[in-house]
Amino acid sequence: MLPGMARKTGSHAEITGPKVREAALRLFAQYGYAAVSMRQIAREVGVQAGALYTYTTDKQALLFDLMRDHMTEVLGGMSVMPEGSPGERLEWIVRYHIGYNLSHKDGVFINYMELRNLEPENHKVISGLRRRYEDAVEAVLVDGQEKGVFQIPDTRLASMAVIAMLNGVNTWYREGGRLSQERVERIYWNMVRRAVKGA
Amino acid sequence: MLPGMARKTGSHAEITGPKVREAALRLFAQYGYAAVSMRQIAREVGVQAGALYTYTTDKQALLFDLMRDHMTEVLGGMSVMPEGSPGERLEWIVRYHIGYNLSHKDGVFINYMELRNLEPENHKVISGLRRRYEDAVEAVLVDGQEKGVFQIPDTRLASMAVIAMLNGVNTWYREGGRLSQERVERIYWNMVRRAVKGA
DNA sequence: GCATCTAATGAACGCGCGTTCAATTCAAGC
DNA sequence: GCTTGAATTGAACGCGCGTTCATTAGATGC
Repeated sequence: MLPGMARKTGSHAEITGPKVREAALRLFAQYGYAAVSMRQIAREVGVQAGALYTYTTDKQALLFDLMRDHMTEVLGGMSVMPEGSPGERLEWIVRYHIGYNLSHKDGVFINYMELRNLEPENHKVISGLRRRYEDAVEAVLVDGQEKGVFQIPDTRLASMAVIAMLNGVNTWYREGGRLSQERVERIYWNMVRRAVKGA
Repeated sequence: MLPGMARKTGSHAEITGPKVREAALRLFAQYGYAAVSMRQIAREVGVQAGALYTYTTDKQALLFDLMRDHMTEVLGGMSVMPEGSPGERLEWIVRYHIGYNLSHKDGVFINYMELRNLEPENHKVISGLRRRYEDAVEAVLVDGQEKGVFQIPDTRLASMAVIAMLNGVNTWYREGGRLSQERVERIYWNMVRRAVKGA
């Protein structure tokens, strides 16, 4: 049976399939793909290692599926960005990016860290999706630059800088900590806004 | 013999010791600590796996030494920051950070990615060193805030944002590419400068 | 040129890896 | 209650892992 395939009847696959993905996501994020064994994932799910191969062809496919689905979801969310001025759209991106990252920490972390563990073909696919995200951010900067509301010497560099800055939030933000998510979003947006605008 | 210990005579250790570190640094950066075997490192150096244990007590110590020495060097460089206004010091940090990162890509990468592969005691040490770096950056922001030249709602968040943004340069910068290092430093400094100053 | 001593070898240890597969379990459909 | 077929088991495969250690090689100091 193919992974993720749903059946009409109440089979084990309906329950175990997602469980495998969830366990792999959590363990890969915590210990790293290379350091996690199929037996560890199986133990987490509550089955023997062999049973995992009902839901994935191999360990590499498990990683790739998690990364691809993550990027697809990220891009899907990005595509519903409301119309508006470049400034409004950039603010939306800042808040969307932070919100998504904080609510999908494991997925974000894996997509960050495990690129190098993808086989060449898979690596190309994920890099391509990531590139599309970067392009979407840059498109807003380019628009703002052309309309004269942003002053950016290099839109590509600025896109990468903004994305890197926003990704950083996952390294230090703790829920229930000193700063609420709303406040974090507001502060980051202020920094980004000033960084792309002329003084 | 202890690793890194120098001898008066021209022993093999003088040559092989650093070679082991260099090979480990390169391989850990490229494939990740967990994915690299002691035999791989040995092959790179041109010895048998057993010989590595003349220079390191075990694989974990090899990683830890690389990470600790990296952070020590980073902090050492930071400590020679010239006096000056908060703005001047922040600019110096931006340029130092970018320059160091681009000339020590492997070390930076490992310190970024391999924290989770450190045993608890080692993890504490490296986290502590990293924390000192973050504190040094924040100290400049605090100074500028107190002097009224920066407008920063939260100096801790701003420190992390700046560091994350600067770290990002390693993910896309390629020597001989579209932008020179000097130009990259200037653009980043402009973005940071505007991000911390009032509009 | 012999004694000393360290670097390096290479075999060995037990272990866990990813993956396969025949056998078994077990719910569903009739 | 029997048949069907998918889900799961559990043993097995060959392999490479980190590390140890008796042994050898080879330069150093006298």
